[in-house]
Amino acid sequence: MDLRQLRYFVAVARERNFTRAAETLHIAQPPLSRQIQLLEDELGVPLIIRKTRPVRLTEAGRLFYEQSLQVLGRVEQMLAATRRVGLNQNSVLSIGFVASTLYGGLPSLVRKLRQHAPELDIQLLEMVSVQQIPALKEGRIDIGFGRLRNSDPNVIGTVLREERLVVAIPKGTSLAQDASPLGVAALAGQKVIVYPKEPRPGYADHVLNLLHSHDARPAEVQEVREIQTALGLVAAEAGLCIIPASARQIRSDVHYRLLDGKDATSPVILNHRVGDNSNYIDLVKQLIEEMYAEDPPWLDLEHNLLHRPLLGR
Amino acid sequence: MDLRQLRYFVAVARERNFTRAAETLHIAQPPLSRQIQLLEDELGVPLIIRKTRPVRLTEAGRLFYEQSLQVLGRVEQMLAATRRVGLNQNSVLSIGFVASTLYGGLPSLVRKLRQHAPELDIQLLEMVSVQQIPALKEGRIDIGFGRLRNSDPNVIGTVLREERLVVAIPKGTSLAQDASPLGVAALAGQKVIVYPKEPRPGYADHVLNLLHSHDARPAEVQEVREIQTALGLVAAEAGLCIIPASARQIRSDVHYRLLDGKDATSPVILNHRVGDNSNYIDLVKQLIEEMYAEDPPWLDLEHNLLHRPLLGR
DNA sequence: CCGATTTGATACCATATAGGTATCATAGCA
DNA sequence: TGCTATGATACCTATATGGTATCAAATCGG
Repeated sequence: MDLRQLRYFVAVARERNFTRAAETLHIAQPPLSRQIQLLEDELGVPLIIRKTRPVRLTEAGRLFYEQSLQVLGRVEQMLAATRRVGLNQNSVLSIGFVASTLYGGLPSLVRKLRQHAPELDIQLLEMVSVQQIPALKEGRIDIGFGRLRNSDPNVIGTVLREERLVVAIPKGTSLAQDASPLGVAALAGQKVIVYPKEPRPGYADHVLNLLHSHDARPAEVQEVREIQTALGLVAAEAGLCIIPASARQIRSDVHYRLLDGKDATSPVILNHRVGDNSNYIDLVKQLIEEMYAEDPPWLDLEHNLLHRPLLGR
Repeated sequence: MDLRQLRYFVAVARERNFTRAAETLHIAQPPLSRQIQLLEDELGVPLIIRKTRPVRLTEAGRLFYEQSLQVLGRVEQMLAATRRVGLNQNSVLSIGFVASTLYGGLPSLVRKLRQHAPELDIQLLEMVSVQQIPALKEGRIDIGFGRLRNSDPNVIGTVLREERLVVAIPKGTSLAQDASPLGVAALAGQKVIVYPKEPRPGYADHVLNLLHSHDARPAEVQEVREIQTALGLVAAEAGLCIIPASARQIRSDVHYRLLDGKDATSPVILNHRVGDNSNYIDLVKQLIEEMYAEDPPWLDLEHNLLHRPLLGR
């Protein structure tokens, strides 16, 4: 598979006519026909119905057309971004983060970073905690915000805070009658939805361990890919779901109750490479301290346990 | 630019060694060196520092590596999805939607659709209202959920509901003292944030027109790319923002007040091609009716004006 | 319904480009 | 300062891409 073939296919799909597509591509028509044939052979699937004029796309062809446009657009963006960074000698700071930090301090940290270092190209990559460690070691990210403690000697993890957990409960069920904190044991026998399904180990296992250590055996465990889906299922009364307190913002159509217990928490951890002397790492730490000192709304004491000094400085 | 070059570069970036990378690619080392050189020439930017052993990536190279992995992954997904659709003879229903419908009925509609038509491959594409019309005509989507009325004779638009608008106000400012509905005129002289910046015309213009028609001239208008950013700026006290009522769910750290006035609404419109006889269009309409009849929480009368019968049947 | 026209497929050739082999240049290390 | 590992260069071969000529079939006008 070749980007050229994607470009050719897109031209044909757009024009619905091989001859005209060949003209816009500045090649002759027969090579174009052949490239499309090669593409179809490789896919093992016909993309174009040639028995009618104008030619039409098959179902698979429509899908492939749509996806091709997106891939080609993505490639263009990539070239432009790389040129910009290479020519302007900008620096790039890649930040990996778990989705839930979007509801905590990440947006305001990024805002602060852009203000303090406008020359910096900040790249944000969503990835779960266990993906962050290899990503750091391979240099794909410089900083990770995760939720699992790691034991890799090449990566330093600093717990920024311990966030308390809440249970999301469908409105109208008996557990939702009350707003008071709930013991973990009270979840025994309930249908529980956990996320993310993969990769493992992940936050789902953290939650399942918590339940297990409190002898709260769920009636049923459903695994879903992401928190949005999980909360959607809660709203659809498919079960309960345990989420970090800050993620309550995602949906207001379910009921939330704090979980009791000192271990009913999930840490937010700052990860970076051992021996990374980049100034930007220090800037990030400084801005995090600053941000925490400002007492943002998502950092209320009811939902967070803090260890000061934050970064051991 | 060629996918082969991306694969080659990824191998080198991973191995940090041309010779070993060439082995994993099952080619000799010199051609690999040359392909990387060609890639760098085309970009006009060096990607690899060869003066050290092992070789290292430049800043631009790190960015390009990360992006290449994503693009290659995307391509794999695309091939798999196309093969699946082509071989299983599955049908594809492409749905274009404006982001705000994610906070309304779209998730539950999609859930219902998957239940009622499990053989269907549902593709969801976020796009603003004006992009939906050409996308429908070109067959890139079959159904669009938008917020702007269109006048194209080839596309039928049905207003599902008129959603009332709310103002997002930074907590702690004087306007946020009260929770009662607000007249549009009261927004005169305020800093206003609108989205999306492009493409135009879009929802931003709908909002600006509303302000203009009420003689509510803002002190300052800031345009941002998406609603998340807009509400983030509101939270950072950068100004006010007018959003459809259902999007209140996005953030709970800002204050919301309903906008008064019969024209302070934004429609949710179902678009599809004239003469599209697909059964799935009818199924979608039927499921929408069903969903609206269930009185979902986002469809409260306080925030929505309904025209029954919904789909003129 | 049939010939004219449009348009895609096939056959075959020319050429560009990728890959291989031999060899050279240089970084890193003892 | 040699020795080894490793990347670059030069040059050749093989493959694949594009072009030209021509055939075949879908569509359309009368």
